[in-house]
Amino acid sequence: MARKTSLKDIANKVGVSTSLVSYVLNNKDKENRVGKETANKIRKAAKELNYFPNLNARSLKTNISHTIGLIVADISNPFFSSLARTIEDEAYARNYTVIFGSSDENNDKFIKVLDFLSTRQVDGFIVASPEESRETVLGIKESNVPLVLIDRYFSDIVVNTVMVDNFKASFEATNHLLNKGHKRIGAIVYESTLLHYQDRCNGYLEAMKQTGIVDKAQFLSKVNHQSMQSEIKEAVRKLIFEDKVTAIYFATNTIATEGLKQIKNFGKKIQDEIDVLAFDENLIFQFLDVHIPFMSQPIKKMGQEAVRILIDQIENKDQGVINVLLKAKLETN
Amino acid sequence: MARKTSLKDIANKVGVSTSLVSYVLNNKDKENRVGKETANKIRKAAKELNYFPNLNARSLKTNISHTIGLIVADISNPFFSSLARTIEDEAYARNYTVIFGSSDENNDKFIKVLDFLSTRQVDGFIVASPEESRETVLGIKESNVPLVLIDRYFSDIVVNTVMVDNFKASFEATNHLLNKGHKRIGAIVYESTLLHYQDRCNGYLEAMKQTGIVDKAQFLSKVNHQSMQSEIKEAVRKLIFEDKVTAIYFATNTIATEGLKQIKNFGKKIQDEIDVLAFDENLIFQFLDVHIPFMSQPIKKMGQEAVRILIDQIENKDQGVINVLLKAKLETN
DNA sequence: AAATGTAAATGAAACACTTAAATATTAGGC
DNA sequence: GCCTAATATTTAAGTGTTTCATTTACATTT
Repeated sequence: MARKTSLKDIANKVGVSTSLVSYVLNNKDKENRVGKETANKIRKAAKELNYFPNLNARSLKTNISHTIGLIVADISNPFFSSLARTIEDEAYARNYTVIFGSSDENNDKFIKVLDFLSTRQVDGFIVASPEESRETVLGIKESNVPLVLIDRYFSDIVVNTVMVDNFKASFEATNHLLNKGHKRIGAIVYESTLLHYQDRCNGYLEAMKQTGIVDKAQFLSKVNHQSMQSEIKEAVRKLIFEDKVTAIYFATNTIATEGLKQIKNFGKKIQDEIDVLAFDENLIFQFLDVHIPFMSQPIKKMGQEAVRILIDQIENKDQGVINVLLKAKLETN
Repeated sequence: MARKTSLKDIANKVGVSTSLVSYVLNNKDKENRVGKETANKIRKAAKELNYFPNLNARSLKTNISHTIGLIVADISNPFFSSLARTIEDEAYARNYTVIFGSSDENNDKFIKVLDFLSTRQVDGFIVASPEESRETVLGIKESNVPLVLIDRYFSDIVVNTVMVDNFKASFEATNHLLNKGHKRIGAIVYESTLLHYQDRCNGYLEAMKQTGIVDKAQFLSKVNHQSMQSEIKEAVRKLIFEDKVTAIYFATNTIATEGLKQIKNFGKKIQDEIDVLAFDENLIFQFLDVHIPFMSQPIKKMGQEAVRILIDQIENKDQGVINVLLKAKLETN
């Protein structure tokens, strides 16, 4: 692999010192009153030799790597890969690269990825923190590396966050079903210590409570992520045949997919017999004969805000903690 | 942001030179006969000071960044995000990080991303090259940076590739339909200069030709990526109502999604009235009352092979060009 | 006691770049 | 011609690591 051209090569070719070359190629030739002639010669030589700066060397000196670390649960999950895409676009536009890692919703793996990326001298992290990661996140915070939590948060850790108002979204979702006249509304959520999932749960409960129709916990099924398929099947069965609900609220994308499948399996007509509402869009909806209403997350906005906050923080340290709370929007078609 | 501990800090604390610290922490203490005592003290101090090596500095010296650049069409596309995930896992296991970028199927953007990542001193590239990128790929090749093309290739560029045998897959897919007794089989493929898409097209044509039943081009519809939706609608209409096909082969994931939707829209029963076969799996299949057979791509294997070849090449330059051709597998359930 | 051998540790240069401070080169005014 | 001021360029130090060449300290052999 032929050695890349360095500042020195250009300096040699033009017959000046590397400093001049550095000034010119960083467009600081005016402030440092580099001769116009020389500047032109340098630019020309740089082009001829096909020069690309070595960011490692620069970063070593300046302590800025222009790289941000993105850690999500699983980059192959559509929600996170969409998020990754908007983060990529936004970061590139600001001249930052993105290195990513997946935590698999597991704190040990999370720590491993974190160390891995730290070693790469990332300037900051955008993180969807996994279960059981409270201490780890606290650790990042204390290390003073710029950090933005995205999608997930901890109520007792004061740190930048970009979130959707999950409580409100669920509250509105449930109310939408109530307004349609449903009284027995079931919900299926994840059993989880992650607050954003709990918020979705509570939004539903609060809406139900306000109606006063029903004992608040009765129609709520919590399912385990690991054994999702079987548990959702059971949950749907119970809601339909024992609780006799007329509508079900699915608190996540994956739950919705599986839940809808099960409603069909049990021979019930979606919407006609069992009305539904889902959190998050899903390709699958296109395939049903009915329109599935859902709470749409502003993924693009989330990514953009996260990058904006992070880079602002990286570049001028004095911002203070920012918490962005975005609204999910009910899409009924 | 507190300065990270460096070799020097450890050296100072223990009272030795940085060289020793470097030897010990790189586990080269035996070859360089560092005293056992000292080695222990160094390791202890490193732990206490929470030392992480600065890979930028190392990379500056060694010219190895332990970073690979991944460029795909769009990281938010499920096929590519799955690929990214297996590449991430494999790279991490080998102690490499992954930086990614999306080309949006556009050569100019591709070049931009490439330059961006070059500047970051990546050790090599894994690339799903976009349309019109022949010259660009040739350029990478000539720069002698290790490179593996994945999913796409150029017949006249000799370079490492990891591919699925698209021709064979399509050939088998079509034959499967023929063996079921279908004589009038339509196909919908992308209009594209990308060879892997053309291979899928040709596999279908070859199978049809061998039957001798039919003029080879008659039931083939090429659709444009940009205006996919409307063109697929028209293609499905024509195949069903004019060509009176009894089966359709969808050459990609996205085409299948849209195609199946249209078959339903036209009031035809999938499988009973119009038999189908798709390239690539699709979440949507779970939602139809029938099982959709499809050609399954070995995504995990692809990612693993690509990383293996790339890193082997990075680490000992003398491998020669490797072309891996993997088989897609017919899944009929 | 001097010479030799070996184990253990150090020093210094190099990697590519940035940047403040120092120095060199000009032009213009007297 | 000399001085000053403006303009142009270089020097040098520093960033964290690696690695080769060298030095030191000490034990063993003659």
